[in-house]
Amino acid sequence: MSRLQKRETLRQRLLTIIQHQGEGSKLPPEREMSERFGVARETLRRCLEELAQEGRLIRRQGSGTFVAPQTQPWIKPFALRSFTEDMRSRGLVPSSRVISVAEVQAAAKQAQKFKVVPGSALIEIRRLRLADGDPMALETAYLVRERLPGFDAQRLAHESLYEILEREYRLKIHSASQQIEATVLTNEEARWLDVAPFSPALVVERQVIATTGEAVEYGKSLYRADRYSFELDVMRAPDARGDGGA
Amino acid sequence: MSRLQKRETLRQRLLTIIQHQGEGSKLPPEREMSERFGVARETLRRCLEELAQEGRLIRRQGSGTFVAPQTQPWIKPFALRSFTEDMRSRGLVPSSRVISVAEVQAAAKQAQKFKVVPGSALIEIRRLRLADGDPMALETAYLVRERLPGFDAQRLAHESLYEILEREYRLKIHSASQQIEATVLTNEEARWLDVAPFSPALVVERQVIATTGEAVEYGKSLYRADRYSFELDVMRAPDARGDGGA
DNA sequence: AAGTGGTCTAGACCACGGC
DNA sequence: CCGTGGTCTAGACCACTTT
Repeated sequence: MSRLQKRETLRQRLLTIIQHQGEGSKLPPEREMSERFGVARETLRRCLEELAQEGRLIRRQGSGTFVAPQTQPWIKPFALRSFTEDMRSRGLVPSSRVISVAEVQAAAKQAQKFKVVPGSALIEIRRLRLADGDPMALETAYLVRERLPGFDAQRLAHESLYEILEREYRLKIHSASQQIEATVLTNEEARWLDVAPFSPALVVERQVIATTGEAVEYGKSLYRADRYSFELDVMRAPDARGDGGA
Repeated sequence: MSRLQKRETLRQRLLTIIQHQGEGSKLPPEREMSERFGVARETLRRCLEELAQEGRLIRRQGSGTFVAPQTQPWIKPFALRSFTEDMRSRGLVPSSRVISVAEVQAAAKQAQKFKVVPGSALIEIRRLRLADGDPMALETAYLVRERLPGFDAQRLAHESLYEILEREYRLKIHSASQQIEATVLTNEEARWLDVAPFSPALVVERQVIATTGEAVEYGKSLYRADRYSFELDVMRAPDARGDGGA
């Protein structure tokens, strides 16, 4: 009913004001706005608090309510990117070198992840991934053979796996679970990545899920610690299980 | 000291009730509780809403307010957590050992991050963070002195920084930018973490933003690679910049 | 001191769920 | 129907910031 409508319409009017006024500009006092909008101050305040929580407004006691600068505090939600997309977004030119392509049988653990019967054929692809021509990551990926008829792994030297999957196999990628660890490189890994043995590296294990719910890819990447870092913005979400045991 | 916030004491009383009653049990009606606690119904409601938001209570219009079952669905949208909250969510018992507390002057880079003038007083806190009694991370945190009058860093040995900031300083944490890297530990770092020198570690640099837009904390943590990994689920980016406008 | 947001109050009415 | 939580109100007073 128009009861719930009240805060909703109020929110829209406030958003209009926010967009209309410039960043950093001051809003009228609460008491003035509440009167102008024909609404109780508490009702207005609920809206203002909500907008502040979303990062659109900044409220300062004793000072006023201001339109938040849209520049920094705005969150760029962390998105799933392929290596190719990741490097491009960093302004680097990605390329790949296929180290090996093999057909392997799914071990129990892998079969479980892909939801196939153990022993099913998997494509194992090892690639050295370069940025601006220099080694950046060493990657091992597993795909389910039967889901990708006629797949030519050699194309991965110059094309993005996700793009091929999405464009040619109509597999729409939904999400991924990633696990990020640190490690030191073995001699062989270090050679590929052109760094000293025992150099640090980021390990990213990734399981990619299609919109169908199927596991599309399982991969493990070793990133050179001196060239790569993960950046991620996260919102505060109070699902914290902390009773101040004091 | 100023009069304690009613909501704070009220929250504690409600938490006691929640812990005392079993999961799924029903709380008394709002009107009854507000009278019993000598507080207005709206005040009580704010607390109840907060606890519901945190997942401790379930509120059903027309039916009642219930203690939430602690067995939660295992979907974990990645959220900003303090070390304390992080460890608890992993089923470990967090503790801390304060290594040093110092007052330092903000260097140019730090001053810029905190948006204060260079040379402003910062609190530097180094802590060894333990899980189930074993070293897990080595953390250095910086806070702006003038924004936290009367702050006692020693309390951090047993309390969560974020909880203190949110409860007592009314600093509502909005989000954080994190950068994750890999490194190998120096001799001193390795000693604190009780691992061999040159062991791998995850480096997490974190800048925490309040709803006011201010930088609240800047911290750098070294996590033992053999005990800690970052897990995050990410959606495939549809690349939509959705302004709530409509 | 004036002005602003922050908290709290007592009470009204609305919307939903169950009896 | 009654009891529950959900929304809204008008006003009081508090705490902080600025003048």
